[in-house]
Amino acid sequence: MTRKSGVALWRQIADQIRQAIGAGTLGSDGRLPTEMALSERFGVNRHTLRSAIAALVQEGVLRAEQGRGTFVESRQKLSYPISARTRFSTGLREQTRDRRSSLLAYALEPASDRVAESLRLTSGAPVLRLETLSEADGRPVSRATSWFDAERFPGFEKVYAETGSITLSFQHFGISDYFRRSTLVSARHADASDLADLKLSAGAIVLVAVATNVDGEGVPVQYAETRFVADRVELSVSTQA
Amino acid sequence: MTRKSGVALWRQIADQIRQAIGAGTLGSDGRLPTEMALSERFGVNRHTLRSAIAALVQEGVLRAEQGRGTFVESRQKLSYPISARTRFSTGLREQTRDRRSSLLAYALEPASDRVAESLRLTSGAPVLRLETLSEADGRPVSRATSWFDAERFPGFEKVYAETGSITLSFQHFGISDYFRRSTLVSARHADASDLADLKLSAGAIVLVAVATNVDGEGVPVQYAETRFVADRVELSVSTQA
DNA sequence: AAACATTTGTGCGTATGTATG
DNA sequence: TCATACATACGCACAAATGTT
Repeated sequence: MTRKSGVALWRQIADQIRQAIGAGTLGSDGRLPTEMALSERFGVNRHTLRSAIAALVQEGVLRAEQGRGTFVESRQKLSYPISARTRFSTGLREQTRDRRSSLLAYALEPASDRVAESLRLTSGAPVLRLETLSEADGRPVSRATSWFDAERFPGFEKVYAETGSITLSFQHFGISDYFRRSTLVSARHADASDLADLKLSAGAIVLVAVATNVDGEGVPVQYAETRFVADRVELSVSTQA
Repeated sequence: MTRKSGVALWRQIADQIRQAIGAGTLGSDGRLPTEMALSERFGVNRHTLRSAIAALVQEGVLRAEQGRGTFVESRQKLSYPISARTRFSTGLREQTRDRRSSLLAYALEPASDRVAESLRLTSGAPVLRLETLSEADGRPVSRATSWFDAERFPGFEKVYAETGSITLSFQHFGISDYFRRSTLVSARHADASDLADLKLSAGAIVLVAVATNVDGEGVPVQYAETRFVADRVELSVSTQA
């Protein structure tokens, strides 16, 4: 392996490994040879090989575990529907056996400008913040931060903790149906907090969906920012008229 | 700067730099001190500092330019609407002065299974592939690959090259209106090709939107995969009933 | 339980390449 | 041409996690 045409060695090696994995000539058993073995095979320093591996880990092609080895990531994505009737739990039900939501934390706090505007409250009004985690097949899928009008939904966190469902919780407060008004979708690297909660390795990507839900009268009832593990999830936007 | 609690030095430094930038105590002029200066300041080897910077470049917080220096990325995003009436050019017009689309390449080819299914053609049927690039204010924003039924739209590439607009091109073929049926949104690291076209640095994130557009009768007319620069774009999904 | 081998992760020193101004 | 600054690559050493003996 030599340097050529201004393309860094580690890049060339990353490309080769990616291709070899695709072709099944490497890691077909789900496991990559050790760094030592690979660096000898490519005739480069272990650091150089590690740069290549790091890039592939970044891409989500590989997963490295200290003390165990480097493994090929299998990825088939969960399709997450986004429509006026989006219900965070439905839709995914057919794609995975074990889906569960849990309440990580909650807090009563004064509404920030952003939250207040979205919920049509006055800035500083009491709002309930819920920090929730969703898992599918035992692995984290999404991490959401939601805000609710604390005066309109007193004890929402208790109802949610019992039901484990936003939809059911709303029903408890007499809201039989609600709609998603808008969703802003972006993508970024997971921050430290998300890395921990979603059990991701540094550099992982999250799909961020910021949404406002409204009741039948069009009054905002929930403002939420959900971070999805990009490697595991795709958002399906239905815009059928 | 010393090692503590199992958190790697370069991670601690990355966190400090990120925080300092946020607080305005570092790079407030848009420019970071040199690697040498920073490594001395943190009392670590330049390699260690470079690891921290590399991580922040990955995150899109910094941008390193060989021979010039390391700079703070300013990021305010363009909001890109996705609805049944999504028109790739409209909507963005108010957010940026100079918006332009260009045709990078086109080719006549047999439809792959995926393309054929989306366009409701038989596999292997002749389709036209367009590779286009969109720029705003002189910087690349998105890179799209579109497929069209070559028999229904002969010479589509010429019309597009002239008009620079998919909407106008469809009108030329008698399609006065068309709708977006579905959009699949995901996020991943930009591949080599996208890195080049979108002028990104390695590790950058792209928002991927895979969409099918249909004419008034519901017949698919365009199947497209668009890669947006995640640092510059957010997708706005309107699901108002 | 303890010692050991294996494997990935971190850190430093050094040298050279490449791009900018 | 030259200095500066980021990029790549190698060698060495040790840390940390894991699994086995």
